[in-house]
Amino acid sequence: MSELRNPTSRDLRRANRAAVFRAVHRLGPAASRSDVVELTGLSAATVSVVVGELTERGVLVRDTAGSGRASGAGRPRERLRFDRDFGQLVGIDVAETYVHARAFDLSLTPTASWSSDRGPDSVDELVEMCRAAVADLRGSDLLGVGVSLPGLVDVAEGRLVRSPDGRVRDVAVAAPLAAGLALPTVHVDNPLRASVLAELWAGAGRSEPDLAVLTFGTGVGAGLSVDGVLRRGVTDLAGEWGHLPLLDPARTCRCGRTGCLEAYLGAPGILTTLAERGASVTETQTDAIAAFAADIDAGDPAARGALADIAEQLAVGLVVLRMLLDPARVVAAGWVADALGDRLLEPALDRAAPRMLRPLPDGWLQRSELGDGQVTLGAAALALDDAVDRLV
Amino acid sequence: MSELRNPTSRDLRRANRAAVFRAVHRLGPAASRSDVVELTGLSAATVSVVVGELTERGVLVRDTAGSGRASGAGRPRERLRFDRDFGQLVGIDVAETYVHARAFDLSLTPTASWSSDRGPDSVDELVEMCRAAVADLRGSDLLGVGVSLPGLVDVAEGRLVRSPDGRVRDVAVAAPLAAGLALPTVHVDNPLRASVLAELWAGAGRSEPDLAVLTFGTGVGAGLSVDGVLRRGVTDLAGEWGHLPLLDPARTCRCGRTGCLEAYLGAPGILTTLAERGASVTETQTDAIAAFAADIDAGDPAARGALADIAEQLAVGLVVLRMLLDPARVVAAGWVADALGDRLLEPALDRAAPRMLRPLPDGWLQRSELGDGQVTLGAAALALDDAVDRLV
DNA sequence: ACCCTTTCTTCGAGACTCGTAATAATTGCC
DNA sequence: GGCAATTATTACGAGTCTCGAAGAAAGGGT
Repeated sequence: MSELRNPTSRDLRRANRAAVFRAVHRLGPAASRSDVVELTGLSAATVSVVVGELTERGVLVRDTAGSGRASGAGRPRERLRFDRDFGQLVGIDVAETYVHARAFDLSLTPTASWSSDRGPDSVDELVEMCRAAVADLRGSDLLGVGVSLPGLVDVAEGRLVRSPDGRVRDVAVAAPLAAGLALPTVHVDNPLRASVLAELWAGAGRSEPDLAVLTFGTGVGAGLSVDGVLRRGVTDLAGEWGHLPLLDPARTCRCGRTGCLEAYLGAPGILTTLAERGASVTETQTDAIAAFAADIDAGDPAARGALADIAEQLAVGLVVLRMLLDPARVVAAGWVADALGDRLLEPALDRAAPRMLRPLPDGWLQRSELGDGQVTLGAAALALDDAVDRLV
Repeated sequence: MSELRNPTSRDLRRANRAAVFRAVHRLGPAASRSDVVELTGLSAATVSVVVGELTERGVLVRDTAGSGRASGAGRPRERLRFDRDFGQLVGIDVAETYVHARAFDLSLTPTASWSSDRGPDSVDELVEMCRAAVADLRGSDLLGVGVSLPGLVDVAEGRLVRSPDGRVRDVAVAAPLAAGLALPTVHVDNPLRASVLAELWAGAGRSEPDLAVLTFGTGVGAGLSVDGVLRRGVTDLAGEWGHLPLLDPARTCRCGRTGCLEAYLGAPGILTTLAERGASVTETQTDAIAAFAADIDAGDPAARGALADIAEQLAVGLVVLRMLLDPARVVAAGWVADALGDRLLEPALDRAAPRMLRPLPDGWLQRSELGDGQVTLGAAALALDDAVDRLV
């Protein structure tokens, strides 16, 4: 019982081109036709033709140089890689306190960066900053621009439905951005979804296409991939894990509601818990979280107590996530997850595991390997998904 | 970023055959080729060929009789329907206190029924009952048998992982059933998943393939369909909505954990709440729930108070469901939902709606139209999904 | 040098969908 | 009752596509 589609044989070729594209992407710069044959299951003949088309168009280049992993004898494999100069994608990570932009080639390797240490206060300013970023980064052909905005984003309409604090509501962003950048479309979404795309193209999703990505930062949320496809839900609300009302309603979230996970697991929530436990809290959020990590390692009792609270809160969130969705893997991303790491994840998992109805698969919960540039990479991937369909 | 597949043009035909099959199913007995063309988007030529194949094989018959909805003039449309005698599917709904079995033709129209007013106490007895049911129902060719078992079912392994009360653990069922029925395979799953398939083939899923089906009975749970595909999760745990630990941990669930939705929304939980509110509770569960509905209508204060509690509890479950998954539609099924109906759903929705970050689409939460036979129909659909691939 | 192994390309066969033209089956009008 | 108009269905030719098998390419080993 799947979709009612209408595929002609030309669409079949399209699908196979896309499959080859993704295979080369996943195999990395050492990819050869033989590897692609193995990974896609297509015949050597078809792969040969499709690769020929892609090189023809300049998407791929054939590297006669060092053979891949030819098994000793025989004709060496020709290496395939994306042409660095075919064009570039720009991903822009807009936050409340900064804007980071990055240009990538088709292999999603970063080629240049741009940043501002403050966020935009209005849509006009947003457009202006994005224009400055793209102007600065622009090198070869611009294939597409993706922008990640914090908050709830209506992708189809290209609108920011509400900012994380609820102060900005329902403003159009995709259209002004497209106009400002003189592009036919600009892809807009939020960091949760960008992070999933980043994992799918360049992280854990390369080996496991069914996953949830939890982002821990000032805000908290989840991005969901089902069989390699990003799911946004029918009203772009899927993954608002951070605002599930699972915890003690005594604490109010910045979204205005009570008991949200984010009110406890977001950086401000963590600092509140620390203060309640009597730990000292330094001024900036990032320093305070780093100090928290150090205090845990040093065995500070207040920090350890707070950690226990927070691990318990995260455990509840993990139980709900697993028992409703049961993803194959969960990836923890975001700067708070990077800073606290297994100090937080391990105890949370230990608490969560016995409360689920079945044992957890090994390696179910992992930290993201992508680090800082995850959201810019994912934002670029927003545009890539589209570019693959369009140009390849 | 979707799947890496390997479709040859023969697979394309397979896909189109399946699309035509589903289209005829969805259009019902008044289907004509033109309707199929419209629904699938395939060309008239292709539909003609595929329908020709299906009639050739005896799956479809062409009814020259009463034209469909020819718009006045012109050659009348030839009606297409499934051949009632092509073969039958048997769906078996095994519960703790009864076993219902039903035979269906390819259009999922019931052709015969069988039932027992007690449930099996062992796997041997289960096999024996299923054998008796199938022997009784067997008419034309048997295309497949699907069995719904309460509890947590590992579909790939064909095992019952645990019964709802946790007393039975990890027993093989699919293999003994297949052996007992002398069939190559028997499809096993739980009522939550069966209910989703029932909605997809014969209920709300015909117009909206992205939905969650909430089943309210002695147990409580959800079944999830994403774009028309039943999702079970990687360890068959997806949809265990009834055991989300969202509510007051003071009450213990029969699964042994505390605060589960099921402990409040399952029939025994509802009766507990009624008793706590000082309402009188009659002996059998079904009578008590019916009496509850009557008391609500009569304006009984204890019943109204209990209803408010229960609506609040359901509201929490609805908020979590929407904000994590955001399905296009939610269908309420099961005998408790049938008995209480909008008395419960409306106030729950009223409480839930303002707590979600975005307004709800119209008609988001609806009662199932399928009634009693939903699980047997869904169990048969478990086998149908497979039969379409295999035989058509 | 020559053979062997492995990789890649070419070519013919078979399958499929589609658009268009032809055929079939009615209704409405004269 | 007969004929034109209308709609549904089928037949046919063109264009694609994938695949297997056979052939060409590119080194390594002896």
